[in-house]
Amino acid sequence: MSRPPHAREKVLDAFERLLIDEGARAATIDATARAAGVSKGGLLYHFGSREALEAGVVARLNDLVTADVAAMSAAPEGPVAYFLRTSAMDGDPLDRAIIAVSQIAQGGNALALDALHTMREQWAELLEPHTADATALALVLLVSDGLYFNNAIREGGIAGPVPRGEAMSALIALVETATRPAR
Amino acid sequence: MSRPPHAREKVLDAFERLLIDEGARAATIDATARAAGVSKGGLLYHFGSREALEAGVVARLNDLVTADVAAMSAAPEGPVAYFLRTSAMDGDPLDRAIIAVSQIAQGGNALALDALHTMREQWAELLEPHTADATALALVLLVSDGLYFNNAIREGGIAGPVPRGEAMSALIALVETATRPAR
DNA sequence: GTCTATATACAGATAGAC
DNA sequence: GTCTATCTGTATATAGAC
Repeated sequence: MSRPPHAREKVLDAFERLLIDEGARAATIDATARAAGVSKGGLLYHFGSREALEAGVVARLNDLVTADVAAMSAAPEGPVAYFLRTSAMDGDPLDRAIIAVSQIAQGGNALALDALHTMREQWAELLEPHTADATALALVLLVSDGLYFNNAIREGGIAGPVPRGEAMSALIALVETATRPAR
Repeated sequence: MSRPPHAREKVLDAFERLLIDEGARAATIDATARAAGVSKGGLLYHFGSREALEAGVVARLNDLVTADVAAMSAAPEGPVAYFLRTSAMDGDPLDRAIIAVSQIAQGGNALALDALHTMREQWAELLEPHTADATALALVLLVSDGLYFNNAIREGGIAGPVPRGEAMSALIALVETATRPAR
């Protein structure tokens, strides 16, 4: 991965942005090439098919998840707080990748489905010792999913009640109180 | 609305199913007509364009939301428990409509975005007196969103940790304990 | 009210020049 | 490594028969 080709990343960025901001139907190879500032032929040199393009976004997600899991393990505030806070980070590369891959998964791509599944398993495994029981763990994961879902449909001016700043800290405190292990 | 035409409903059912099970890209007019067992021309008699078809699904959601809000107000178990329990009802007409309209909204349809926004506002208004504060209300809404999100990407065998039966009752109890008003 | 046939545009993908 | 040109299939939409 030394000296990664510039165009490849530009194309993945553009594809991701189209998936997030304009939906799966708008994220065509044609539109992606235009948005990335390359020709269709140029794009297809790097990604020989739509499937390869989707696989590229999924691979990028997998890398980001690996880094995220490591960061979550090491977070001073604890995994639960870190997990919830970073679920609402609008514009964060990981969050963007998750939304993009969710769109791809809804189209039936097995790689994308599997990546999301594995990501969730890694999170659950890491959070499990920090929650009181299975119900508490489910609560934490569902709140995180809710934050993603709201991010995903926020486009066009719809402001879901995604908590920011103080409101986010209060939500984290509430969830931690409700889910913390007895000890 | 006396004696509603059969084909119209069949077409909306098929369009919804395609959006949910195969994603926005697969839900074309052609595929919808085939799935509904009518010809493309027949479909386009009832819905003159893709936009009209989308508007039909959105209108159906609006009707279901009106009925749901009424049922939630009257639920013996209380609005919060009713709200969470019905968020995970796989195959429920309302849940299906929400997922379908979310897909449409992601494509940028303003009507769909507005319908989801209004739905959320009605829920928030109804739940507000039954939650301790804004943070507690946000928690309830986010858990519900999480349940929907998991339903939406469950396809293809991915089983998110969507609680059912006993697990669902335990989750409701946990959320209610954490969010119930002081009095 | 539902059909077939067709017009027009755009999708994904390939070939080959530069 | 990136481009233009082009092939083939499919999308949306219209026209007009039944």
